[in-house]
Amino acid sequence: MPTMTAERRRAEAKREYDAFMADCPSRKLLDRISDKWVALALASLSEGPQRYSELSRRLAGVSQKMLTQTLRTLERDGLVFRVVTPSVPVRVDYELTDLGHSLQETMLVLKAWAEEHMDQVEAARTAYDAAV
Amino acid sequence: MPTMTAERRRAEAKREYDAFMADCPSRKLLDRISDKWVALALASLSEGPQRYSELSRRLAGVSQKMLTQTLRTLERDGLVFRVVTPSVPVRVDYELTDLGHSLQETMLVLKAWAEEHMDQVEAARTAYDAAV
DNA sequence: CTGTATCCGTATAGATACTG
DNA sequence: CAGTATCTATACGGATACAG
Repeated sequence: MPTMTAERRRAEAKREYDAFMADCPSRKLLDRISDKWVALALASLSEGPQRYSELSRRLAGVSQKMLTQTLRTLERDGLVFRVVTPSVPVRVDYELTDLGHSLQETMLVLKAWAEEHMDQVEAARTAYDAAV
Repeated sequence: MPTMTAERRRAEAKREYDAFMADCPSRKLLDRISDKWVALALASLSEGPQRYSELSRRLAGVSQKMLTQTLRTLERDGLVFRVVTPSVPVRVDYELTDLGHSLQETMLVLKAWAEEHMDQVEAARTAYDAAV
């Protein structure tokens, strides 16, 4: 079914997958994408293809291990392309796939939400802590 | 500025907060909300107020510890109300605040994304693993 | 430049037992 | 019913060293 509409796919998914269920594969997938580095990596790559070193700078404070691990998982899950240019030194670019692009928008919203509501959350915390 | 528009608030946030920065408070907030249980709790509560036991059943597989911890954090961050009815036995209902409601929509999208793209992700994994 | 490999402390999550 | 308290395992993340 190559021309299945998004609506129809949602209907299919509704019957097959449910992240509320403990053993549903989508539960694990939700767990994977619910990750700070995944959100930031996709948000960064939404601006276009980027080199490993660019991502490393952009995602301030990320360790090599976590960046590589995150990118590998995203690549394996089909969210990013990994383009290796065999120069010396080697150059590696990362780019969103169509699948990655479909998630990137939500990640941008998530990141923006955190930035936009930071003040409200801090106010709520202050109020909560004062009440205790 | 009680009537600040969403657009203006975004502009303010853009100047003040940036989750790409390691030390920005919004980075920690992004980390907090990038959580499986947070996503599922908000998704469940989007359908209306729910009791602790209802949430416990809905979020299949969640431990008491994680559910309570998640709900406490959400309450402290101003995303949910906790309504205690001092009956015997006690009854506790959880309900989204306006702030929680503003995030719940994104969480529903995130959960739906996982369910809708599960097949594509699995196909990508199979292809990736076959190539290695 | 873009990784891999290893060590290690901590935080997290689950299981279990107990309580108002 | 809705928690709290405690224990434990392990997975996660960071630091460091090294390599193609």
